[in-house]
Amino acid sequence: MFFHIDPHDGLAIYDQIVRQVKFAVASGVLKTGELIPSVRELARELTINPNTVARAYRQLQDDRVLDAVRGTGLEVAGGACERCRGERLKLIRARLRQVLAEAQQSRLETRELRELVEKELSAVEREGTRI
Amino acid sequence: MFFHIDPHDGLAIYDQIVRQVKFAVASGVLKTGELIPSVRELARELTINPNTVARAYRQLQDDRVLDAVRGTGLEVAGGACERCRGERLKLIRARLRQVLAEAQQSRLETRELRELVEKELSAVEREGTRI
Amino acid sequence: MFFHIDPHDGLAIYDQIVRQVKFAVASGVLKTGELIPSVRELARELTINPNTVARAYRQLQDDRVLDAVRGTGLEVAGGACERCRGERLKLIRARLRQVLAEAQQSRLETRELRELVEKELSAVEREGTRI
Amino acid sequence: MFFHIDPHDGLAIYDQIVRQVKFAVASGVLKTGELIPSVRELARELTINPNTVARAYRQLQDDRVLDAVRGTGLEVAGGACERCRGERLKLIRARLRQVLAEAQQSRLETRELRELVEKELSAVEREGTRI
DNA sequence: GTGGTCTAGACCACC
DNA sequence: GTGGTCTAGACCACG
Repeated sequence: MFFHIDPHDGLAIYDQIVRQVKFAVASGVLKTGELIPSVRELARELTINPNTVARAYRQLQDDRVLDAVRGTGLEVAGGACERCRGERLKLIRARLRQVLAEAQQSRLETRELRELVEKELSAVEREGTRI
Repeated sequence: MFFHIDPHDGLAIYDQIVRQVKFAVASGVLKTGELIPSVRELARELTINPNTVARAYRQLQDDRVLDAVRGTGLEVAGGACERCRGERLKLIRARLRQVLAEAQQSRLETRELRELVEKELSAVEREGTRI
Repeated sequence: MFFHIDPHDGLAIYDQIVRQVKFAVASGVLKTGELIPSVRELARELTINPNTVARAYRQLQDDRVLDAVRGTGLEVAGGACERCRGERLKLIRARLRQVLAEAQQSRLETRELRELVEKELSAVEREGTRI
Repeated sequence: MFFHIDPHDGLAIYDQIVRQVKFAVASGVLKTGELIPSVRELARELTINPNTVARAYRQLQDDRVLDAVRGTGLEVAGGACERCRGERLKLIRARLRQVLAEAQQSRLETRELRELVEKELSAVEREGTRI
């Protein structure tokens, strides 16, 4: 599957799952009506506890990204793509803002900051869709 | 003082203090031998628990950024400026990398990502050292 | 058929079927000796899983509301009407009591509660046996 | 405290807690800024698992009824009273509607239904704030 | 002491 | 098989 968990990310595991599912839906990798991996399957795959996956999935249902189909599984909800696309920028922007604010506050000169960002951006571009 | 705590940053409060002290030392705002605010004073100022400040100060001593002066308080350690200056970029780069990686992984197009970064960078520049 | 399933009722689907069959028997819509829809037929009609229907029918046999007729299907058992009629009020009263108790406990004023009940009762009357 | 859990209510335990907290806030029994019982305390009192209480409290935070105060506990959020007061009627009405609809559908005559409701309402009134 | 997160494993209803 | 709920108990950060 397309998920990747980093226990040292700082973000809670369930939150990483939530974000990645939203991103997958936003980008069209997961489409409305499509079944997502079952709680147990994803837990096995990521070698984390099923409860952690379940918690992420529960929140995704609260956020109207997933719909439960009794006895069958969870599918991407109608209109989820639009909702997630809007949220994607918001989620990323929020984290980006934090980092830039901290950099600014560290009295890193704007010029240095720009250079740093540019370097990392290029690195990321070169690596492509790493995961 | 020049510290600013955001309880919703995601970063632990004590970690925010640690980073900000290091940044202040790196940028020369705090100089070797200079006394930093007492635990109680900073706690009062930031309206957080003294234990939290104490914990941050403890780690800063472990990191050889601060030195205890018996009966007086904590002062910036010798050579701390150089150590912090080296660490500053590392700390910021690490967080920046996470965010950009997530953005990349979310299949945000490189062009969109660049635009977003540019917009936020400009915003930060305009606002200056507001925080 | 006269059944109506609401997956979001809170009540288990099989339980909704059990109750509705009992109600139908109590009201004389289903009479002793009459054949009820087959598991597959009802499952198709309600677009639910045959296992769920089978489970409901199994319980109805346990409750002596239905009788299996080898090679034919399930028919309404003798004396089922009387048994169901007695149970009908009990089933409804139990649920009603729960709701009113919760309303009372929520410190909704008795006057408000009465108004609410009256409004909903009137609404139900107007709509008739719509469902 | 003012909570009462019935394991046979049909509603999940965590949901009973959520509803009762909302009701308490709506009725002014819990006021903005007031600390609610800690997770462990309420769990002990109701002899249920702390995780169950935590889950209820988490949802109440999602619903902006509670606010976390780091290291201190959970307090009633600002504006929660208004939000809960609006929701209270909605929650009760939803359950009431289900029951009345079922009663109606059971072909209970409207007259009988009215009598039943009236009897139960009076009973509830007599008992007063039972819990 | 507080809540937040995670693991482990159970039972249930439904498909 | 599926998700939903609950229990039990661990560790962490914060006050």
